[in-house]
Parts: sequence; structure tokens; C-alpha cells
Amino acid sequence: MGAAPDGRTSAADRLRDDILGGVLPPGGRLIEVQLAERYGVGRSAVRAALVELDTEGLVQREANRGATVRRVSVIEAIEITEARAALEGLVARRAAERATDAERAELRELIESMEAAVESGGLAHYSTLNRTLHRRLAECSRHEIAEELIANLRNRAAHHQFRLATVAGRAGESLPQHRAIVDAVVAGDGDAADAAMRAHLDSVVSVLRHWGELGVSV
Amino acid sequence: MGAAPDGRTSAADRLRDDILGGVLPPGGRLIEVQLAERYGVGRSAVRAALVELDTEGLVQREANRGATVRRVSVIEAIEITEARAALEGLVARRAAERATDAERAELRELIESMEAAVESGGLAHYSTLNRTLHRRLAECSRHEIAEELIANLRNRAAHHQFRLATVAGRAGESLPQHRAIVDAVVAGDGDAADAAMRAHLDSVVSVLRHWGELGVSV
DNA sequence: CGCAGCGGGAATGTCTACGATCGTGTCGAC
DNA sequence: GTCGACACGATCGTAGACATTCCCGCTGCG
Repeated sequence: MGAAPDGRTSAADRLRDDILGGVLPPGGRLIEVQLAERYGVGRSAVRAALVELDTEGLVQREANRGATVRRVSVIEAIEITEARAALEGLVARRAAERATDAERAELRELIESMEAAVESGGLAHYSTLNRTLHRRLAECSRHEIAEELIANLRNRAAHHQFRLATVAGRAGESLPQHRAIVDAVVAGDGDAADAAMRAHLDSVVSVLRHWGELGVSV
Repeated sequence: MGAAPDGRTSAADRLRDDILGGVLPPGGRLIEVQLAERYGVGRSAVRAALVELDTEGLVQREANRGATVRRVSVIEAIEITEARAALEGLVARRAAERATDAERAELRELIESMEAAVESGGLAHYSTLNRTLHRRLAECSRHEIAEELIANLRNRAAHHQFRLATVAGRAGESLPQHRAIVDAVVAGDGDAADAAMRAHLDSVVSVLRHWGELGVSV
């Protein structure tokens, strides 16, 4: 995809996609003129996008020194995941209380797809389904504020999440955790859903903490 | 007219202060030229501030239609407080685990000041100490991500929080809750601190929900 | 050989002007 | 009297030009 410059989507969205997609690597400098040319817009639009993504935590701006793609350390990734645990516990609880029958059925199907993906060794597909599951749970909760915050946190740690998905045996470990979450939500047990979601993300924190001790570089 | 233009603080900070301080009322239109003149800066700086506060959730921008001070409904205020409950529970737990002796002493002093404020009927002062306590707890936790998110959520619902503080008898109800939080933190009991903080904010949610049912206007 | 001062170049910060878009008031027809 | 079309005014969106700041390499001196 070569990129026919599409004037529809805003510069901020395109820049966000490029950062999350890894096109612009962490620590990479973001020069306004270059981005303006790249997206076929003026510097003003790029500046606005930079300000927006700065407050979102995706880029870092220093006065008179320019912007860079924010580098998130393992320590920060741990904090982000801990915050997610608190918020996603809340939305899991709400999803258990408020999801419609159709939504519960969809969640069950999602889990089955994830099981199939693990058996067939489709790691990339599993990772996609993983993100979908978390997103759908947030939507089922009808909790807009939490949903928005979670989406932001997920974006911030996207790089680490991606690395995590590629770890051997990780899917086998997280699948039963996801099943526990969905089971609780489908059963309408808010307490269990909250606990299961926290347990899941706590296990992610454990892996990250292990990386931190090993001094794994980003 | 008034206002010696102070070039030091950024336009975004001054605009944020004016919104939080109630100088610019919810729903009020934010015209770029007017703000530029008010703060003695160019329209560019105002635009950047508007974009920033938009992603922070304090202002609402519509394409080609201008910006307004975001009106947050009671429903949103409830969601915000629920999210705060999840995140502040986390920081309270961390504060209990990580606070230094000096910090624990300071928290104790804060509670004593709050008790004195309630006895002397200093509602405004109590409200200030309230904010300070929550802020200090977040700082003690050394959890930058959660601290940042909480600060943002608190700003978003600032208007409702302010109204809450003026409710008769509210201080008498929340003071023991605050004391329970501080006691748990000082004692180093993370579980209790988490539970106490959630109980406190759940009680705030109850009041807001009551307002919602009464159809209280902002 | 090391370091302080200095100048070139690049990128950001700000301002101003122009074009696009929307809300509103007016006028005319039915 | 009411409704719709038109035109005007106001405001946002974008682009470009100018001023400012900072980094880095160079030069000259100790």
C-alpha cells in the first residue's frame, strides 16, 4: 500500500497510525516540515496533531527542541498495565452486569476463535483477537470514560504489548485467563469478572517485571 | 481592561485555570480571537491550547463551529468518579506500601487540619484540603501514570466536585471516610487503603446518582 | 592537545493573510 | 402570516513568511 494521500482522515489520525504501526520508531524525531510534506498538509495541521498526540502520551515535545516518538520504558509499561488492570476490572464488572444476550454470545464466539487460533498456531491472529476481546468488553460496559482511558493506555504501551504477543507459550498462558473473564461476564458475575480481569493483567505485569529485571531493551 | 498580560505561563495553563475557576462557564463559547486578546498571545497559541484542552476533555471542539467549555452531565460525572475510584484505589494501595515516614506524618497532619476545618465550619478550606489530600496520596504512590490520569479526571468533574463540597453535611460524611483512608495508608495496609478509597468515592457516586434522579441541572 | 568562544544552519515559535464554512438576518413569494 | 432562498457577517482552517532559539562544528588561544 503505497499510500495514496487521503485528505479525508486528519493528520493526527494518520500520525497516530504511523506511530502505532511502528513506521515511526520510538525515539525517532518528528520534524514538522517532513511530516507536513509526508501527509500533504501544512505545518499548522502537523503542529496541532503533535500537540494532540503529546497530551495523549504518544509523542514527547520539548520547548524549542522538537518532538519525538515517546519511548516508554518497561517501568512505564508496568504502570500502564497496572492502571489498565484497575480500569479494565471496572469495565469487566460492568460488562457482566450490562451486556446484552447478543453481546454475550459474541464474546463466547470470540473465545472459541482464540482457542482455534492457539491450536493452529496463529499467533498474529490470536493477538488481533486479543485486542478485539478487550475492546468489545469495554464497549459492552457502556462506560465511555473508562473505555476512552483504556484505549489511550493500550496505545501507549502498544509496542510492549506487541512484543509480549510474540513470546513463546504466552498464548497458552493467557488463553485460560481470557476464558475465565468471558465465562464470568457471560454468567453475569461482576465480582468474578473483575477478579479474572485483574488476574489476567497482573500476569502481564509479572512478565513485564521479569523483563525489567533482565534489562530487556525496547 | 484588566489583565496585565503575563507572558510567563502558557496560554493552555491560563485557559485551564479560567475554566476550572469558573471564569468561563460550562457551555460558554471560546472564540479564538477573544482569547488571544485576553491572554495577550496570537491565535496560534490559543489554537494549540484549545487542541490540548480538547484531548484533555475540558473543551469541546466542532469542525468549523468553534469551541465551547465542555458541559459534563451528571451521568458523565458518575462515570468519571467511578474511574477515579478504580485508579485512586490503586494509588492508595501503593501509597500504603511506599510512602515515607515523613509523608505519612504529613498525611496525618492533613487529616487533623481537615477535622479542624469541619469544626470551625470552613467549608471552602475543607474543600481545598480535600483536593490536597487526594493529590498528596497520588504523589506518595510514585505511580506517575495513575497520578496523571487521576488529575485529568478530577479536572473534568471539577464543577460537580465543587457543588458537592457545598452540600450541607457532606463534610461530616466524608471526613471519617478520609480518616479511614489515611489510617490505612499510615498503617501500611494496602488492602484496607484500597477498600477505604473505593468506599469513599462510591459514596460520592451515590450522591451524584441521587442528583441524577432528581434531575439536578448543572 | 584541550577548551572556550563564535558563527552557520536547521528547526521551532509566532504572526499575519487568505480561503472555506457555518449561523443568521433579510427579503420575497405563496 | 409563514416558509424558503439568498446574502451577509463572523469564525474557523490552512498556508506561508518572519523572528527566535538551539545545536554543532569551527576556529583560535592557552
